[in-house]
Amino acid sequence: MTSTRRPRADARRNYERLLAEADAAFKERGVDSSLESIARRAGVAIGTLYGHFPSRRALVGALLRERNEALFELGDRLLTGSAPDDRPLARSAPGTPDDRAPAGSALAGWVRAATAHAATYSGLASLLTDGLDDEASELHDSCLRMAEIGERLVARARESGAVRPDATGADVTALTSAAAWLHEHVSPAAADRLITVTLDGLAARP
Amino acid sequence: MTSTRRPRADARRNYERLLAEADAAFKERGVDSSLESIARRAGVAIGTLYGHFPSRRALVGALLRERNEALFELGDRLLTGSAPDDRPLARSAPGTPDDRAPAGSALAGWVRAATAHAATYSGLASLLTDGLDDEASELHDSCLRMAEIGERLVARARESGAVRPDATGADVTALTSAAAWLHEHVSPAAADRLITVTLDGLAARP
DNA sequence: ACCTGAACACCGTTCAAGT
DNA sequence: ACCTGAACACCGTTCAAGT
Repeated sequence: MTSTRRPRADARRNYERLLAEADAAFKERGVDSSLESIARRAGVAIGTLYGHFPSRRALVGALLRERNEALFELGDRLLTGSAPDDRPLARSAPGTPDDRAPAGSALAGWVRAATAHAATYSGLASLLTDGLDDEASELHDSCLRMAEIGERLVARARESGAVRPDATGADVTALTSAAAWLHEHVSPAAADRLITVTLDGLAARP
Repeated sequence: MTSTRRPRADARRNYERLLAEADAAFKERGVDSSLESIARRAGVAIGTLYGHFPSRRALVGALLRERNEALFELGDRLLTGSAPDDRPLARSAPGTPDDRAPAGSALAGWVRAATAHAATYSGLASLLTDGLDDEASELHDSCLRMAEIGERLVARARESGAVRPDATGADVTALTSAAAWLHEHVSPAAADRLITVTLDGLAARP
């Protein structure tokens, strides 16, 4: 039975200000920005930040909550069928009646969306990758969920013959995080290119 | 005319001890290990460390010098011809007289060697990636050299038809650093798998 | 010519004291 | 119920003073 009394007004305001300043700082200087400077910019003492967010990951997790919802909804949509067919994974031979295309482009769409998500802040790719293995991480649940969606999408693509038979969920997770890292440390274009080429390598051979 | 007087004996000893302790620390805790703890373990004051190595990158650069030589020699060997043909990039159709294979497996060998090099210490991939763009970095020259070798090897592979016509040096650099990052943050197996799949995506279609 | 370590500026994290 | 900020431990980097 969690107590659900509404928080004190000043507490709520501090919470919001901290989130806003953290978002700005993370966007500018990455997810390793100094927590002290965030508290300073939010106009609260450092202890107040720790009162609301017991760890850096908790702060990141709170900031990603809404984005996560949107991402998972996209994942569900891709899984339940109606895939937008931009950027198809396997270019189907012209004239071939092909039901591999939808599963392929659903997977491709997911990889691009998940990569964009993991590249929201610089440094986030590492945090999410670690969060997948670390049950104590506040990001663990969302990482698991992402991995699960990826796994189901490759499974579908595999069964429909869109990707090679040995393609695995780990391939999708690895590609996603590697591309997010490239997005941060090299360029968005480099990330996009890796995705294109690697998905091509994952595609089933005729 | 750089003065080449032999250094004082204690200076030389401190230099060597710092290198040894830095190597150990970087191996254990990555390239962001505290410099103060390295100096402490080497039994010298922090100023002595800075006297020998004006920056963290200088320290890393000194540690990588020998490894770099070996890597560049391999690059030259791969460029001048005699490629070992383990792990061929493009599995040539059996019975096909094929001169694409050597250029392809030379490229593959390079990507694997360069990745192993960039994964020597955890955190090194970022340092090297930044070093390529930053002329002030002590790692800049070696990064340039690596990029150059990669570029020449894809060019050869491209011309011999082993890889697709739009394959570029940037593809090789990106794959190398992304794989090195995976090696650190996920697993060596994940890095290897990305390399295999991506090289497959880069291979020319029949 | 080289080494020392204090000095300065900064940070993560906790917690007793306040309101 | 929440906030404050001092306290502690740690770090990067510089530089005057020593030998």
